[in-house]
Order: sequence, then C-alpha cells, then structure tokens
Amino acid sequence: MPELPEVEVVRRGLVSWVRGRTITSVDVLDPRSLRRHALGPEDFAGNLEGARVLDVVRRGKFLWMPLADTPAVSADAAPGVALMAHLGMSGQLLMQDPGVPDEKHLKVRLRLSPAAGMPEQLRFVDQRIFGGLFLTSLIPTDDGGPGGLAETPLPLIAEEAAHIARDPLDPCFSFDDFYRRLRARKTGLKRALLDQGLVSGIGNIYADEALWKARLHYARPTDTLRRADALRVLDAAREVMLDALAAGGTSFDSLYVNVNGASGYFDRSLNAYGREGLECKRCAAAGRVSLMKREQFMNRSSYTCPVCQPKPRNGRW
DNA sequence: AACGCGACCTGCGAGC
DNA sequence: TGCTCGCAGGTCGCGT
Repeated sequence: MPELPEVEVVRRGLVSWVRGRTITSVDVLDPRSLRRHALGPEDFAGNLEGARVLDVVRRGKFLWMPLADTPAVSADAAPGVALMAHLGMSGQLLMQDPGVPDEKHLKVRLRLSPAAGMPEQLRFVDQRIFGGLFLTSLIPTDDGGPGGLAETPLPLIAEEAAHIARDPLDPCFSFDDFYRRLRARKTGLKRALLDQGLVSGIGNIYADEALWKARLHYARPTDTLRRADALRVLDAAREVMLDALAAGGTSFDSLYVNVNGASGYFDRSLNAYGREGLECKRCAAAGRVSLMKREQFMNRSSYTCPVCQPKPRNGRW
C-alpha cells in the first residue's frame, strides 16, 4: 500500500533516528520477512551486528541504509553494503523503546547503540509479508546517485534498486527521457505508469488519481500519446504525491516513524480510487451526473469516469 | 518486447 | 454462528 509519499515520509523520519548509530543486535522473529536475503537469517544478523548506519536513502519505493563496519564483509568485496527495506503492502518501520510490547506482526527487531533521547529499537512490522528486509551491495552509478530526495546523494546505488527509474519528484527526473521511452512502448498508459523501471513510486491508487486528474483512460496507447497528455498525467502524479507528502509530513517528528499504509491514503479525499458508483466530482461540479466505474485491469481494480476519461471509440483515441 | 498470470501473504467483510 | 470466497496489492519470475 505504501507508494512513494509514504516511503519518503518514512525515510525522512528514520534518518534523524538512525544515522550514525550502530546495530548492536538483531532478532529475526519471522524469517519469511528475509525471503529476499538468499543467505538466510544467520547471515543477515551476522552481517548487521556491529554495523553502523550511514544514511537512509530511497529510490522509488525501495529504501536502504548504507552501512559501515559490516563485520563479515571483506573491505574489498564491494564499494559498500546496505540494509534494504521494501514495505510491500503493509510494512512499517517503527522506532520503539524497549518497554513497548511487541507488535502483533513484528518480524525483525534491530537494537541500536544508545543515543540520548532516542528509542533503542528499530522494528520491522509487516502483516502481509509482501515486504521484507535484506542486505544488498552498493554499486557505482553514473547517474548522480539514488536521488529520491536523499539528503546526501551518494554516487552509489543499491544493486537491487538499480533497475528502478527515478520518481517524478526527483530533481533529476527527466521528462524528456520518460516521454521518449513511453512512446517507444506498445502498451496501455496505466501499465506504463505502474512500471517502476519507467517511472517509479506510482502504485495503483495514485495511478488512478493521476489518470483521473489528467482525464486520460488507463488503456490509452502509449505509442501515440501526445507530449501534452504525457506531461499532464505526470504533473498530476506529482501533485497527488506532493499533497500526500505534505499530509504525511505532519507527523515527521513524532516518536514513531509510522507508515501505516492505510492512513496515508484514506485520511485524504480521493477523486477516483475506491469511488465505484459515486459521482465523478469533476462532472458534478460541471452540472453533469456521471458515476465512477470500476473495472479489472492488470488483475486489479481501476476506477474511471466514463465521461471525462472516455474509452476509445472504434479503436481511435 | 509485451503481457498475462501465479506466487507470495493475512485479515476482513459479504454471502450463505 | 461458522464457513467459504473474493478482494486488497507490490514485485518477481516464468511461460507464451
């Protein structure tokens, strides 16, 4: 459920709590959350204990912490190692004091070196286990580093995130490159928006919101999409994400680094997602009645207004 | 290259 | 009340 804004809120919250601290011990309560760490829980814990967290950076929905002093990794093995986190659908990273009872879906606990006024534990909580933690190498990148609003962009990127494109809020995001690659594809617009290798950070909910805002249908072929249309939908995605970021930012300095997936979205009013059978707000404002429609696309729900996001007639857009 | 689909998971609500 | 079923959805990998 977390899309880009939620992950960025976590990153910003986390960085002030963990940067510079050393991981003193690791409890793996559910090894399924380490599925992507091929060498297993013991290797995971063994590499983390004694390591120091240098930063928290993000690319798309991937979040990682570059590490120093990883005990079991030889110095010449790679430019660096990072603790990677993906929140999947329901993942949370929480800072907690030791006295706080374990969360129902607590999967991994990291204890950190003491720091004045800061919680001792970083907990990974995940109900549905689509997310997870794992260690990854940092590899050189020639495109200016991870981006993703990282506070200290490094010329390195987590190997497992190297295939992820920049997101629309990234200062280095290039619309021209995006548009060129978009036009080269023979696919539908929503599929392209959800392709993290083309543009990152957009999930099912924000894709629907951006398409609605731009008055474009999810199946609009990308290979004939006009530049102005592509720009409109990208700008719409940017606006939706910035709104969400602003809303999430209000709780930055609370004790929690909270990524309750649901709270990110449903506290806000959505214009498209989840509004099946309800009036299209734009049509209503124009004095028309049009009911939002839900359809299956890519095995998931897509919400559109049949009036302002029309389907093709006779295959022509 | 594109695309569809299954796998990975748990919880919740609807319907019977 | 208790069961099943559909749905929620990010990512990866495989088959076509």
